[in-house]
Amino acid sequence: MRHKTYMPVIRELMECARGFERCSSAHIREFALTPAQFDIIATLGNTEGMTCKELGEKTLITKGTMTGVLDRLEAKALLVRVPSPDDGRSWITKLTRKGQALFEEIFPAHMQHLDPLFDNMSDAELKTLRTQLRRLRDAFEAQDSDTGNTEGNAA
Amino acid sequence: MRHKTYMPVIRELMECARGFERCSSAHIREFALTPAQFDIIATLGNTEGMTCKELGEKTLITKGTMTGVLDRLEAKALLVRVPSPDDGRSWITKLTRKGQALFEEIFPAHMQHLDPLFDNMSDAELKTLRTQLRRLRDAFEAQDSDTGNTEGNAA
DNA sequence: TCAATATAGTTCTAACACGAACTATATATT
DNA sequence: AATATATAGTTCGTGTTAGAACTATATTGA
Repeated sequence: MRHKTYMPVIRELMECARGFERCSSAHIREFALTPAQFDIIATLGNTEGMTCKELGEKTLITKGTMTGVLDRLEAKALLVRVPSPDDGRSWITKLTRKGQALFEEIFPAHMQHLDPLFDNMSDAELKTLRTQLRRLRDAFEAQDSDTGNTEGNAA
Repeated sequence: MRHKTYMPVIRELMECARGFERCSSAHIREFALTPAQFDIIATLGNTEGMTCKELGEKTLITKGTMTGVLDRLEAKALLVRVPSPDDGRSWITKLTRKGQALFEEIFPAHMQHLDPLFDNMSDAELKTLRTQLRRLRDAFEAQDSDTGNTEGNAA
C-alpha cells in the first residue's frame, strides 16, 4: 500500500495535464476550434492525409469520438473524406485548401503561445521528464493488456 | 520555437494521464461508479462532509460539472446535501451510511489494484517526478493568471 | 468456394468538460 | 440603510469521452 507516495504524483499528473489543456484551449478557442479539432488539424497539416485509424494513433482521440470530430471539421469545410483506393472499408481524411491555410496560420501562432510555458525547464529536464512519464505509461499499458483490453491507443 | 523539444513531453503527459484513467476506470466500473463519482466518494470518505467549493478544490471536477455528479450520487443514496449552518448559499455534502460503507469497501480495493502499477518506480523517482510536474503546472497556472482567468481549480 | 474471423468506420447512450449566464445570498462601501 | 460587488451553487449549450453494438468490407483457413 504505497498509495500515500504515488497518489500525489497521479494528482499532479492530472492537474498538470488539465493545466496545459487550459492554457492551450484558451488560445485555440480564439480560432473557433476545440482542442480535439486543433489536434486533428495539426496532425493533418503538411501531409497527404491519412485514415481514421492513423489519426487515432497519432492523436488522443478514440475512434468512437473521431467520427463526430471529423464531421464537424468537414462541416466547416476544413477537411474532406475520400474513399481509400486500397481498402473499401476505409477513408482518407485530408485538409482542404482552407484547412491547410488555417493550419499554416494557427500552428506557428500556437507554438509561439506555448513557448514561454517551458522557459523554466531545460532541454535536459524535459528529456528526463519525458522518460519518466514513458516508464509510467508503459506500466499502465502493461496492465491494460493483462486485462485483455485490446482496443485503444496503445502505441 | 522549442516545440520539437517540449511537444513530445506534453504528448507523453497526456498519454500517461489517459493511461492511468484507463487502468483506474476499468476497475472502478466494476463497482458501478464512474471515475468522477469515485473521486467524490474517495474525497468525502472519512470526513464530516464539505461544500461543493471544497470538493471542487480537492478533486478535478469543476463546479458546472459538480452539480450533475453529485445529483447522480444522491440519486444512488450514496450522499446527501444539507444546508450549511454558516452560509445560506452553501450546502454541506456528506456520504450517507451506504456511501461510507461503499467507500470502505472500494477504496482499499482500488489502491490494491493500483499498487503494482508503480512497482518499477522508487519512492525517490516518484518524488522527483512529482516535483517536475509541479514546476510545469506552476508555469501553466502563471500564464492562466496572466490572462485574467480567475475561476478554475488553481490550488 | 464457403465459412469464420478480423478490421475500418459509424452509431448510440450515459456521463463528463467547460464556459457563460443565471439565482440567491453575503459582504463591503458609502 | 441602500447600493455595489463578490461568491455558492445551478442551469444551459456545445462538444468530447468511453464503451458497446452495429454495418460493411477484408482476410484467413478449411
